[in-house]
Formats: sequence, C-alpha cells, structure tokens
Amino acid sequence: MTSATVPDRSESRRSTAPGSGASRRPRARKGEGNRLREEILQAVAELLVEKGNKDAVSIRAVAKRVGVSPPAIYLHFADKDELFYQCCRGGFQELSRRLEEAAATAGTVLERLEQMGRAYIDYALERGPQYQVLMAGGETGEISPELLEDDPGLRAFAVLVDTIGEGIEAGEIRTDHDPAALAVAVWAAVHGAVMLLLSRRAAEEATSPVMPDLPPSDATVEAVLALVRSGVVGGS
Amino acid sequence: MTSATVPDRSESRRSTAPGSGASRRPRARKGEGNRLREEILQAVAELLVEKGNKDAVSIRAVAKRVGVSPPAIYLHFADKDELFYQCCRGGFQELSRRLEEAAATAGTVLERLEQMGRAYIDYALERGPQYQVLMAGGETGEISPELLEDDPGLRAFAVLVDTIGEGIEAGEIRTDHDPAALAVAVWAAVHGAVMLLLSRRAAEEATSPVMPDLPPSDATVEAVLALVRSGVVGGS
DNA sequence: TGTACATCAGTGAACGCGCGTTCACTGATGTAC
DNA sequence: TGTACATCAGTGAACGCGCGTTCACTGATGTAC
Repeated sequence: MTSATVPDRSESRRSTAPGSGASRRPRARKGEGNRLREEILQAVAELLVEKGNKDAVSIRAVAKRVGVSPPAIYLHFADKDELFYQCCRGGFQELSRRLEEAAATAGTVLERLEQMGRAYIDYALERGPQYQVLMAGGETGEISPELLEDDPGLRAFAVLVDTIGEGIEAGEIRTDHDPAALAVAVWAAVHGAVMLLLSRRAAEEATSPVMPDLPPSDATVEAVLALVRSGVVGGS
Repeated sequence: MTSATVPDRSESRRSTAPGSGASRRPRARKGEGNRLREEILQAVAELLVEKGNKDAVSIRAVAKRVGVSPPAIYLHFADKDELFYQCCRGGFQELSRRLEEAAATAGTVLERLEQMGRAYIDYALERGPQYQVLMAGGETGEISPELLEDDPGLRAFAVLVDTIGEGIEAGEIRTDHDPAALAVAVWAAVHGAVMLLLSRRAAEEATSPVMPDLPPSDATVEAVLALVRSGVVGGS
C-alpha cells in the first residue's frame, strides 16, 4: 500500500539489460506476488491520466510500463474490464475517505457541505481520467456482482444523503424536495463542474478547443459552490 | 434536409440483391451526392445512440448501416474525426436553436433560465451519446480551425451568459460573481445532471450498475432546477 | 549439508480479429458535336 | 437522332497495425527428506 514499491533487495539489476528500452523488473520472491499487482494498478492510473481515455490504454501498454510481459497481467486480473474497475475502485476508496473526513468536521451543515464539495472537486481534478472512468459506468463492462457489493462510490453517496438529511432536520436546508433528490442535484453540480474543467483541460492539450473561454478554475469552483448553497438568486 | 430521403425514382431495386444481408442502396444521380452525406451523418447519430461510445462506432459499421462500402465515406469526410465532429456539430445546431427559442420567451429572467434548463436537459437526454461525444472535447481529435470558428456550442453558451447578465441588470440574480463564472456554474449543474442520468441509463443497460439508486428522472430534474434557482437553502 | 522435487512468477510466440485508410478500377449518368 | 467522351459516385481488394487473450514453456525459489 505504500507508494515506495521500489524493490530494495534487488541484488544485481540484471546485467543483460544494458539500458536500451524499458528495463525488465526483477522477479518477485515467492510470497510477493501482490507487489506486481499494486504496480500494475499504479501503472493503469498513470496511463489513464496520460491518455485520458480507457480505450486508449491497452493492456500491452500497461505491461510495458510495469516492465513485464502482457500475459503477466492475467496472473492478477481476469480481464481488462476487471483491471480497470479495480484501479478505479481504489481511487474511489480514497475519495470516500476524504468525503467522510470532510463530513466529520465541526461547523454547520452548510459549512460541512461546502467542505465536502471542495474535497470532491479537488480529488476529481487530481485524478482526472481515473475519476471519469468509474463515472462512465456503462463502460465498466462485466464485473462480478460480489465485487460491486460494497462499492466505495455508493458509500460516498450515502454520506452525502445523510448530511443533507441532517441539514433538513436542523432547518438549514429546504424541505420541498426529497433528500435523495437534493443530494443528486448537489452531486450533479459538482460532478458537472469537474467534467467541464476536465474537458477544458483535455481540449487545451488536444489543440481542438471546442470549449468556450471559461473563467479560471478557482473562480468556477467558487461559483459552483455558491450556486449549490443559494442558487443564482443568492442571499444567505 | 427533409427526413424522407427514401429514393422515389429507384426504377428497379436491383434484382441481384435478393434480400440476404443489408441491401445495397441505389446509386445517387449526378447532382445528388449530398444525399449520401446526410444519410451517413444520420447513421452515425443512430450508432452513437446504440453503442454509447465513439470508439465503439467504426467507419465500417457506419458504411454498412447506410448500405455502402467503407471507402464511400471518404468521398464526403476527410477522416473519422471530421465525420464525428460534423455529426455532433449538427446536433449542437439544434440545441443552440432550442436554447435561443427558450431564451426568447416572455417572463422574468428566472423563468426564462428555467425554460432554458429544461430545454437543455430534454435535448441532451434525447440525443444521449451524441451529446456526450461533443462534450468529451478532447476526443474530437484534429479538426480544421475554420470549422471551429463559429461552433454552435459556443453560441449556445453565449446565450446563457447574456441571459444571466440581463438578470444581474434586472436585480434578479446575485452580483457576487462574474456573469461568466455564474453561467459556467449553471451549465455545470445541468450538464452534471444530464451526465448522471445518462450514466444511470447506461448502467442499467450494461448490467454493471455501479450507480446509487437515483430518484426518478423527473424528480432529479426538478431538484436540479430548484438548486440552480435558489440552492440547497431554498427560499425564493 | 546435499539433492530431488513441487511450486510459483513469470515469458515468448502466436491466434484471430476488426480497425482506418488507400488504390486502382468500374460503370452509370450526363454532355458536346 | 447517334455517338464519343468526360465526369461522377461509387466498389473490391488489400495494406499494415495494434489489440485482447491463450498456450505451452522456463527457470528461480523454496521444501522434504
């Protein structure tokens, strides 16, 4: 789980790989098969960030980045769908953790909601494509049901619904809508902001900028949070 | 431009195609090359709706649907990127038209904004994947600059900014944020709602539902519009 | 301490596939004289 | 009215490529006796 997965005990970096191309990684010791698993997931995340699209990341490219042959991937994952789902699932565990942390701070419900919004946006902008892949949903392909059982993304959504329910009880939040519906609306706003900001980022890189000139990222985030709080009409 | 593009003057439906497989469409008359062009764009839109993903729609599949050989596509479009861009561009022209129509109705700015929101969401849910492709932005690939010059999506965004500016002048809309930033926030909210609803739809079809149980589509739309208007705190 | 053996973490070559695109061509349609 | 010709809207076969995945194997690591 630590990010320092560089093998310390590599006794001699294999003299037959002089430096040309991706050097082959040393073979794991008997009990350490999981180390490769972590390295693969890390490589998938990196490549998703670089390529920006699940379809543009091939298993062969993942293997090459790790320094391993393509079939080695199948020692740890059943197929490409599971590989990508597992990668994103790990990401969502982290998101879920941060959201729960933000939800547990002191302050009014509105203040906590704002903290959650910031945490969500920060995280999604950090992870970029990884975020998009799990959100794409339908592209996940066929995943075994037990894996989906306690999906961390679902847990994160539950935290949001709970917080909004609390706000309604405390009289801080409107009561003319179902808490779940309101939660979806809030989610939609921050999700939409993230998607637009990621789209712009992608458009800038791709030299095909079919995007309006958006205000800077910070101003957009502040405007979205203000909108979530009190809409276009404003007031507090 | 009419949707009745069935050739009336096909004299004899070519007796060598008895009915096995996709029947070959009759060749266009001399000046009518554009008819094929329209049929191709229509097929791309249909396939995007069916497959849900640009990468899952191949030029070969488009050609087959139209009843033409793959190279025929290149008679009308330079490459795959241009083909998909042109398809979505047509869609955005329609969206832009509907938004301008909604913006031009009678009523307060807030009422008009709500109309625009509804028009936007309705349209995006109708078009589904076609909407997602142009929004994906970075995936558009390399498009010639003059095509991007007066992109209809940009025009639609300008209408939104103008309407919000009007609302600020009329005192109906908060003044603590830049009109453009507020416009992005509003856009983010409806865009996010559309994306979530489309994700859910895709998740339902793909039997890999990594999606919370969202409230019904209508309730979600109403909650988002209420959020855009007056946030989670409510009030009018 | 030495040796035969099971296990484990991989490798290398190959499979069949569908893709975007190109190229040389064909044959119906329209035009000039 | 008839004929030679240019144009136009396509076709069919092929290209090279990268992909996900499988299969038979290898050779280092650890274990039993």
